[in-house]
Amino acid sequence: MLKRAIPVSTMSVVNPCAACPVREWAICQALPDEDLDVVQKFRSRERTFPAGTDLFLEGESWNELYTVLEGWLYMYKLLEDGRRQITKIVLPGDFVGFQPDLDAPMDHSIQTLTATRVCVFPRNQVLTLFKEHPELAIRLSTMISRDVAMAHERLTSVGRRSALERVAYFLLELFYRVRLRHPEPVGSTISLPLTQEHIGDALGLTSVHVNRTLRELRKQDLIKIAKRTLHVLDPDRLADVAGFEEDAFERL
Amino acid sequence: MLKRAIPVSTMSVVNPCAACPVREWAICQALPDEDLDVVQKFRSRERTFPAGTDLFLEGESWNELYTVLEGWLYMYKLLEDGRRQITKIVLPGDFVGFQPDLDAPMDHSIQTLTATRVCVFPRNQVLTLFKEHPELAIRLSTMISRDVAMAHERLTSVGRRSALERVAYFLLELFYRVRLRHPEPVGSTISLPLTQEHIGDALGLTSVHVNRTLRELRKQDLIKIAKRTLHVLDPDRLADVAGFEEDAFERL
DNA sequence: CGTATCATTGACGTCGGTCAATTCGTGTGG
DNA sequence: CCACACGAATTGACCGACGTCAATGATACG
Repeated sequence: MLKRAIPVSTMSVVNPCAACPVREWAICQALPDEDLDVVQKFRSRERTFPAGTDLFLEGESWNELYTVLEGWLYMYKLLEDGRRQITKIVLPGDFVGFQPDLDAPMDHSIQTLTATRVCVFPRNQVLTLFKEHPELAIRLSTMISRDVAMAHERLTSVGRRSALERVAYFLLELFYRVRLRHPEPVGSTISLPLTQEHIGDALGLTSVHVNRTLRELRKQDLIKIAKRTLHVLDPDRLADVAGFEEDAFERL
Repeated sequence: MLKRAIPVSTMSVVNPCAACPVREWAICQALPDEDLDVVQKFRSRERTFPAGTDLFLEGESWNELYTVLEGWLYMYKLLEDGRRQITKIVLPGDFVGFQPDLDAPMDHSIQTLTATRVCVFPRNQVLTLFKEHPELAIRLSTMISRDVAMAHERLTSVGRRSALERVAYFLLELFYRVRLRHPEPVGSTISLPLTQEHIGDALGLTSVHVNRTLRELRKQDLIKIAKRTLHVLDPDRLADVAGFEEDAFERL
């Protein structure tokens, strides 16, 4: 994970789309090189945020959409009394801010876990863009339906799996999602900029119980965690604990 | 709910799209009357299923997509040991079978709760259709992103709400979803073709605990259930119990 | 170095699960 | 119309996975 010296909340570097670091996993994957100017003209600018910043909050009106270029974020919802549910871990290439009614207030919040750089799309013209470039609309459908699949998978974990299975599944899913974005295999280690409280809020557990569960996974020599880094010692056995179907990570 | 005399598993009534009973809530809402023939030519036929039938199972390859014309269904996932998570209650107008990789085996199963009639789309040409009619692709994105919103809402329930809140929220959500499909308000009663076990499997509870929870809601004079019918006696107080934000049902 | 955040651990409590018996309801066949 | 059957609903007694509360360590950062 690249460290950014002084994350400024607004910045206007114009990075040509041709050099986009996440093109392959983002919406723009749908465009052939020669059409790339379509998005290049459409996107308004880039923006950076320090770790721990909300891009937007549930209930706010917002007029931008983002493709994440760099950094980790999470999507979440709060109940009135402060209980929090993390609904998605957002990684580079992901498209955030889209929701059924683009004119309605946001139905969720998004916060950065690390310093983050995003590519900004103006919200009020995006449907026109999709209408003129159906490949993009189809690509969007595919990406959103991946969100559905992931949400349903998570729902299955939270609804029907034990804490041990849940945590194992969660770590493995992240492990594979991160690896998919790294052409050359990076060994069995990934950066994991989440606190145990984040993990708990994603899985419907308390941070205390997440801690005990991680201890158990550690005791079984399945993982090692140190300095915000996850080391998966035995992916296969971890998958067994998780009840992870081999091919499930295909669709991350 | 209309009762069908002898539900035959395959039937080929051709019902012109102009008379489609769910057009307003379905994909085809995106098409103006004059373009309706686009889908009319594309859809292959109709099909009916008796209650308790699986349209398809997770892991199977499948070559159809469906718009539900009539009936209730549920989308679900099974763990190896039989634990079940119901991920979505499917109502008329919903589009089912779409997933990130259309050529991959299904990543979920779907079963009917009542006798069901669906409109069949050939799977292998659907992307072409969307490409030629971007309005449809955009409409699809909107519908799928509504699925995301619902899944995230459910996830929040299962992860962070008590059994009482969960059940209250679930019933209220169904109540509003069903009402949205009935132009003239049908009073405070809707049909509810779910067993308590279904409800439990949707909410990460056991049927026994669902029963106790329903008893409590009944005791508080919030609902009444009889003969597969849900009567919401006090929507406002039920919403309080659920922690239901007024505007939440807007996006169902 | 001081302070804040996160991780870790123990003691104890509770919400929801498990097991099992009984009742209810609806549909069936005689 | 009644007896029966089968799935679903209901209830009670008991249990256990995970939550709560609170104290102690470990890290990181200015």
